[in-house]
Amino acid sequence: MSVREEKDGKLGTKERILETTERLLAEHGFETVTLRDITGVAEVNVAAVNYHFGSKEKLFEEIQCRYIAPVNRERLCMLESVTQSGRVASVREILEAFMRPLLTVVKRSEMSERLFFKLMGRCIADGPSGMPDAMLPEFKRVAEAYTQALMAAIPGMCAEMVLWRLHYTFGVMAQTLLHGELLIKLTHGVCGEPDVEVQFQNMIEFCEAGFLAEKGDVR
Amino acid sequence: MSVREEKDGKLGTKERILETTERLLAEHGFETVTLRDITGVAEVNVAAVNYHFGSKEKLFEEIQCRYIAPVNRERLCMLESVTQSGRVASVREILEAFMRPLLTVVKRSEMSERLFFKLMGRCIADGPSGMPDAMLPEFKRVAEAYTQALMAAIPGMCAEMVLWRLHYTFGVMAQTLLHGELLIKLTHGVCGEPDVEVQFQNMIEFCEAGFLAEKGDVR
DNA sequence: TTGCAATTTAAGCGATTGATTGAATCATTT
DNA sequence: AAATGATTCAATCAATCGCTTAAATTGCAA
Repeated sequence: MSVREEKDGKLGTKERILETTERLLAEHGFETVTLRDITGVAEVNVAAVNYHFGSKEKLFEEIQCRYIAPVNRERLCMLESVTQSGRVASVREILEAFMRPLLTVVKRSEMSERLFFKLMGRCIADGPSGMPDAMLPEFKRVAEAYTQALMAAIPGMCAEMVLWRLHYTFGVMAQTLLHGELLIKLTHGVCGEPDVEVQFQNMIEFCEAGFLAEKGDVR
Repeated sequence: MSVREEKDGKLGTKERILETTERLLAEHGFETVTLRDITGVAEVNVAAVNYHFGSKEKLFEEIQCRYIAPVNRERLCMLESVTQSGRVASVREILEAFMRPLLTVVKRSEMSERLFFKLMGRCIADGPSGMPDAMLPEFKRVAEAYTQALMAAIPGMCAEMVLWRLHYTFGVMAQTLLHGELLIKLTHGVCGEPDVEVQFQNMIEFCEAGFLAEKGDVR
């Protein structure tokens, strides 16, 4: 075998770099992690990164694509399944289709929920500007598909308002993915232990109500 | 005068550093801006930063305190005025008291709304961990006061849920302050030009509805 | 003007950054 | 075993980081 993969229980250099980088990026963010942080923890030579990935930037982009792409694909898939044959989906169904892929993909991966959520939170919070160019088209497709579905779900609401409220939904997600851990510690024991599924339902309930809010007077 | 201030139209070194740093931090974030980025734009010697502020870190903290502190003070003040003599404020009043200080403070300052919002957005998104230690107590006071007020405003809702929804509200704010500019360009002309006051009302409406949402079944 | 403190300056410090090199090592095939 | 390509290694590169130093300059008071 030309590609070295788990001989004994030990992973190859490339895989070890990927795993370590995912973890460090999730915990410390894209700006502060250095090549030597990675190679130090992964117990790998510095040159290995450039050998296997071309550059630090390419390594980071590979990690982003590795997880965002499947999430977005799943989002489009789930949205289609609730809007099949022209059916008008409910706001809740649409939000569910938007958020659940995060749970689906993380369970398929080997990363812990905690790290995966933080990593995704950072990607969302960084916005389109921090995204690899290769991902922008699909991201745009997702945004447009969901905007269209939400406009159909909420008759009388103009496109601009839908976009803003979808924007707010991104904010709710980013904040929860990034800092949810902190709040879990803070509220620990107040009303019982927090469950990931419950957390997602909470987010969906909040955003659903927000989407359905009547627009008040604009003085 | 021992402190040099606007001789001719030109500001002193210290003020020039502050203004430049505010701008660069708002535009590029706390992690990527270097001392030489600042001193280069401000046309100031590198040593001037350490002379006037002690260190890069202290300079950054001074800027954070300069704007967050007055916002939090205003938040506590406005919350008191709507809960005077034990009155139970409405969710909308509370959210108004929480968000409007951003507008009040920016108008009092000399920074442009655009830069101020981005800077505040970064502070919120970074969370308590990115905050100067000196600010944590007041931040905690604000969070507790608003949690208490919101619990009184929504009878039957437990503390944990209020905290989570306040958390979501932070996310809505951070996302809008940070990336609102981007969305304004994107939606430009769809439903007319966006107004800052209207944007705030939109956020408040979304979050108000989210707070008042009934908690559904937890399977 | 002289004197002193406040400020600004150029130069450079050690440390760290991402990236590269050529040689050594490993795995696989012949 | 010998040859070959893939991989890893120590060493080093130029660039940049935050910060410091000592000298030059400035501002204000005596």
